[in-house]
Amino acid sequence: MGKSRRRDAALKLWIVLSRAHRAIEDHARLQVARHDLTLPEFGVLEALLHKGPLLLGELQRKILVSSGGITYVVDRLEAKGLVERRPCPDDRRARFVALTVSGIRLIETVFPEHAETLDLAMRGLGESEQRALGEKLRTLGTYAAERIGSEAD
Amino acid sequence: MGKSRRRDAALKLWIVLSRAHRAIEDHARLQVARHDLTLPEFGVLEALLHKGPLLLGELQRKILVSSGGITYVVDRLEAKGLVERRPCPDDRRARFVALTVSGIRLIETVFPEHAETLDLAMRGLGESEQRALGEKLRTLGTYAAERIGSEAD
DNA sequence: GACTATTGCCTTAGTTCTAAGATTCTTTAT
DNA sequence: ATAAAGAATCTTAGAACTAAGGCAATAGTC
Repeated sequence: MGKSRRRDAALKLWIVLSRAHRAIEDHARLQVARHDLTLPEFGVLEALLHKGPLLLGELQRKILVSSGGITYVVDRLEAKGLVERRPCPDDRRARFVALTVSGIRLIETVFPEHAETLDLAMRGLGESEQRALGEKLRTLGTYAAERIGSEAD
Repeated sequence: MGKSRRRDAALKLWIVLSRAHRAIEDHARLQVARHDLTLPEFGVLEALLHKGPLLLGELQRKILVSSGGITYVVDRLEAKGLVERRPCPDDRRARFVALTVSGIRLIETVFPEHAETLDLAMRGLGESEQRALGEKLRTLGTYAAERIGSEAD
């Protein structure tokens, strides 16, 4: 029957997806570690560089980290003097996070290096293959994300 | 120049790869959590089911967990009575991990459900598309894995 | 036979996640 | 208007995982 064959395909795809993700993540992690940053820390700085000050919740959704995790990461970046929290005038629950001067200086040197590292790590495929792969992955990810929770199975 | 365009492609691919991975992982995590398992715990049980007793180091490499992590996970599974450690006759440092009877019973019900969950989560692409995607990801991942550490940049 | 390097597992410190809680804002009903 | 319920935002506490280092056993070299 075709049912088990399809499941095998899904299972295998899950494995190679995990391994590819892990391998590339390792490159990224090593690179940012050279600047004494973890990946979530880098993600926060990068998001702030490109989007300006953000609320903690916005940051959280952007860098795919848990709500408790974002508090911890921002605490640490604040202790290093790279970002600062600011009150939100409209909502006293919420708080903005913004880069400090030294935070800007750091991320502006780390980010281009990061892009270069990823580029080098992904040279196993050519540019057009990468675009095509990206399309398929977007389809896959969007479908899966929409389906979350609706696993009546 | 084409350099920054290529970096953009790599950066975008990294983003969609991460999001797709995360979305599917969420499905998998929810499913095994219904049986009070974490993903690494499930990974250990599944590896033992299909390969028989394994050394801790073999398990570690198979499920992509840290060396401290495998000790922790096996401790917990042992406490739940799902696996047991056995001495290795040839090497007194090493130890086998094997499923217990109740471990076998559990994983034999959880695994097929797991395959089904992944299949459903990945229906955004057809079976042949999945195979093609898998090929590309394998190329990407293998290349990146081989390049690890050689980031003289 | 010692000396060094390697391998296998464990331990500890630190990072991240999940779940629950505290505070503020919003909505709805009275 | 007021109050009460519900939702959103952030933090805290405890479990899960990683990375780095440590000890013990094995293997290789002289």
